[in-house]
Amino acid sequence: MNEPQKNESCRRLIAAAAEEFAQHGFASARVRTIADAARVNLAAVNYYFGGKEGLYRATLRHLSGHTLAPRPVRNRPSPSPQARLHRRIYALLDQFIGSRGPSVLGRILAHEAIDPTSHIDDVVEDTLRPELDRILAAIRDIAPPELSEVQLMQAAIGVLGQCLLYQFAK
Amino acid sequence: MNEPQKNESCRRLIAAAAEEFAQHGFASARVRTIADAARVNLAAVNYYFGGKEGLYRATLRHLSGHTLAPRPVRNRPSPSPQARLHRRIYALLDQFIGSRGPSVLGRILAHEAIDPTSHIDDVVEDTLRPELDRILAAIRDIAPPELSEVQLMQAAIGVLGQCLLYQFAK
DNA sequence: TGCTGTTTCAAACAGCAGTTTCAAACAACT
DNA sequence: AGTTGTTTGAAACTGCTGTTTGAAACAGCA
Repeated sequence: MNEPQKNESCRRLIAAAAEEFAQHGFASARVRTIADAARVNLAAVNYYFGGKEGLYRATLRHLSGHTLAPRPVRNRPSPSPQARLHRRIYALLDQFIGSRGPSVLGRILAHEAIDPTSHIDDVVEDTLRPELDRILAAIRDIAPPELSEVQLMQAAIGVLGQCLLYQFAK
Repeated sequence: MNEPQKNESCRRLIAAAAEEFAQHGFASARVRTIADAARVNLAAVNYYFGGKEGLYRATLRHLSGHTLAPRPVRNRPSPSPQARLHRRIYALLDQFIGSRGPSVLGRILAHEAIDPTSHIDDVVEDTLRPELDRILAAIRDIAPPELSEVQLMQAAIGVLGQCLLYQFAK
């Protein structure tokens, strides 16, 4: 069970898994379908990710890392805190209701939302939590310093929640 | 394979099925769970409904029939066409975003919306089509007579579509 | 070349879920 | 009571799905 992301098979596996999970959700996704679409042997998903659930986690981690993470902006100096927060919110909205339809990550979250029997705790821990932390950091920079930690957190949750709401209004 | 709705077992089966299908959708719903919740033997679902799919259809038919169908209003004379249309729309909205959370039917439709691999055609045929016809009838009464059939249909679809949209904005 | 660790492959395995089966219980009617 | 048709019950069956396994192919290296 190697660390993922290194191998070519892992890459194709995660790519195929993202689409399958987005279409059917965790429970109804078929491992064989994913392996076939990735043109990779069935046993590879167990070899690299330890099972269906491991592949799910890795896919989620990959998606949230590569579609929401703030890209390092080249030769532009550190933007203002307001601009950073604005950029975060815009990235979130684009992610959920982007012009080319709801994103893969958004579709997976939709499944988790209406049938929470799956590993929803892990999902939010792996995908929403980092995003929440980034929003929190952005807010902390522009908020008046007398705000308490819980007040900051409430504000961050509010921002994230409103973005999520747009996902389902779509 | 008797006609449903007559027996007590059928009633309990449909009631339990509605909740299970609303929670997990067709694919992830377990027939054994439904039978247990209904305190009915497993074989009964096949005996009465011919299988899981038959139970699904019957449940949908029951739900759409008993939650959307226009109740006969006692001792109030036939209301104006506008009032009828208004009543229809109000019933739809209440059905989807009622004050006590989204209805069972609404939750099932949500599953069908994000994972249409199931029998979505049958679903719309059994549940949305009758509703569409009722809206169509209501519109026909208040529309100017020079409108064509397709124009009427477009108007009806527009009304139904907007109501459905609210379901997902929730 | 021979050795070693890694990756791929096809086949087998184990468990689950929908369905079938067949016998027993029951109800209604003669 | 006896017969007939209907309903219930427990167990077996079948196919699908995630997982395991052991061997083969491969790569890197001495």
